[in-house]
Amino acid sequence: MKPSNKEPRKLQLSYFLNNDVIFLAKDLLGKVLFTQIDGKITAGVIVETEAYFGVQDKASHAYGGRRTDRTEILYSQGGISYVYLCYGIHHLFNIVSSVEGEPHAVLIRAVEPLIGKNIMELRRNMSADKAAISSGPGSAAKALGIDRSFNRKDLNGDEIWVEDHGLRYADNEITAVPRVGVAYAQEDALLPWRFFIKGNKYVSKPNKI
DNA sequence: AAACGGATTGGCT
DNA sequence: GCCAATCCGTTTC
Repeated sequence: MKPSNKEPRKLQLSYFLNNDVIFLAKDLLGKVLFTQIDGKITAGVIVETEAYFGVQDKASHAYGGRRTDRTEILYSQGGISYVYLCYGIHHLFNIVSSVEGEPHAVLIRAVEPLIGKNIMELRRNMSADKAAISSGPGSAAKALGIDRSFNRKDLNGDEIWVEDHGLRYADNEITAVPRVGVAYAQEDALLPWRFFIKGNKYVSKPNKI
């Protein structure tokens, strides 16, 4: 990753309205995800994502136009969060994208600790130098203090938001591979919609090339 | 009303 | 490498 002298810029609503969730999943690599909880700010560079392509994606919770109390939020206008509990233990954080009625989302699978590392270390009870602190969707969310109370949050508020710090990656610095844990999605399980930054130690283990 | 199972993790063998 | 942990939305009886 290359440093940049650009001023950090909070991503605005228009960014999240993009209807190309594959592009967004890739473009979010290098963006910085912030949370503020009781005045404590933590942030991490997004280094791994997965795209979930709405009604036509068998791996998506909204596949086939499925609407339940849980998935309803996916149909909202982009720019809000979708957090759900997985395996009864882990909170998985997604960025809802596209326009109202199109249930696209990007799962944040790993971040590299950037700000408030000491707070993340307390939340995870391990050193920020250990990759496991924020590697994998459940760990990344926990390091940032994201739980179910973060569901349906506006991503342009003061509790959770995303900034562009000018980090840019060339195509050859990004790997695209099939998504993790979606074998049930049949042919859609093979789509290369998981993106990560090559060589970054905070990228989660499964399928690492 | 009851049973099922998951976009995972970490501890133990 | 294997497998238990642990909740609740969703499906099924």
